[in-house]
Amino acid sequence: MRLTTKGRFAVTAMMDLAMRDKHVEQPIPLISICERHGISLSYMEQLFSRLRRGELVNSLRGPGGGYHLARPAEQISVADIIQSVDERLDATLCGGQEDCQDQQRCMTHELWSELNRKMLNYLASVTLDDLVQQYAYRQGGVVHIEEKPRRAKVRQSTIAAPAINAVAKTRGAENGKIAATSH
Amino acid sequence: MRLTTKGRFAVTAMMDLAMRDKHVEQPIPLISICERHGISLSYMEQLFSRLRRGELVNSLRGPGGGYHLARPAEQISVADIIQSVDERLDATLCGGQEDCQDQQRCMTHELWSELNRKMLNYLASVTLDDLVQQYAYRQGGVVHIEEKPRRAKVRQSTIAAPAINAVAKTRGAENGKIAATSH
DNA sequence: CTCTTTGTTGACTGAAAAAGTAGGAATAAG
DNA sequence: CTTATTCCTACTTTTTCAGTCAACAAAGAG
Repeated sequence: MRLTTKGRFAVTAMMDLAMRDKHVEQPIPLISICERHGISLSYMEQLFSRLRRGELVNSLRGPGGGYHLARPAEQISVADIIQSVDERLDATLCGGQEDCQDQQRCMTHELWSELNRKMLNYLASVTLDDLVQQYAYRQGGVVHIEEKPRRAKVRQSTIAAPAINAVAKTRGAENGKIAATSH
Repeated sequence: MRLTTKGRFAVTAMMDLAMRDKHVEQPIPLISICERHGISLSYMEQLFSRLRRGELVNSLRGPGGGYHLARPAEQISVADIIQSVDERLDATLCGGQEDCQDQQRCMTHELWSELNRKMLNYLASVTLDDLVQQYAYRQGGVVHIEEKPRRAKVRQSTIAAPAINAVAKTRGAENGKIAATSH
């Protein structure tokens, strides 16, 4: 099983998306997610590219574009996310299921595939919505995410000061080591 | 969680040891295990060095030396083995338990530590003896491992032809890519 | 139509970890 | 003394991960 930071970032980003998707009807642009979590845009783009191919999010290009969850957060499991992003979620260590006839080598095959099954089961049992609710609960029940005003059709009264920026805005370049991304 | 080939080799080797430990009172030399599984001796030595430090095996040097299980196979879990050999069995991805106050980063902390706990639970619930029995069952109930005669105090009638060799005997060198060790 | 914002893609790079190798020292049997 | 074995540590190679870059495509704003 490869459980890398990719998976973690992806889940975190999807939680972010889920929380904001509720309150806003516009798509959420990646850059806003990156800013909030200190992850590089380029990197996030890669992850979302896979999430889109995995049909977990929908995208919309152009100004005012961004990402939406492709289905309700209750119908997206953590396993879905990790599998999209981190291709092989597989603890068997012997290349999937097949060609393990050679007994000597695969004395432990059952063990690993069973472990894999259990891990997957667990991750499949946790939905994005569960995570969001759990998080909200720990935050004292209130999670309000401030939005920066964005130009769009629905332009309300221009209140709400920019939430978090102070971070580089240039495309890709030098957002450098803001805070040692791997803490 | 790092579930690497090290872990797999270690478990396999320990199974081997467990199966033979029953029938023979002499220690089992590493080289015989390596030959049977096509793993390099040097590499195996490293693994057993850790297993010994983890107090899962006892060793005896010199001619006639080798390894024994330090306790009965029913009292050695797979988790024990993997943790000895593959130091951090940890899926949290954020360096253990501490310093995760920063909410932004650890929205998913609970998730990973719970997953970790579940994996560990499972691996701790499987003993070496379970594996051996399961394996024996699949083999049709009979697992007889032939021993090469070894010089030692207890030298019985010199029967039993060499079991599996035909494999390079030279130290470390060119056991090369016998069968692509990672299949 | 042109500019800007956003997503899409694939190739590239540096660093770190894992896998595996090598050689020598200690130890004990015979 | 010789040999079979564990023990130790340093080294090399290979693979994977994380992250960057650059060029491109779509779509809205003006």
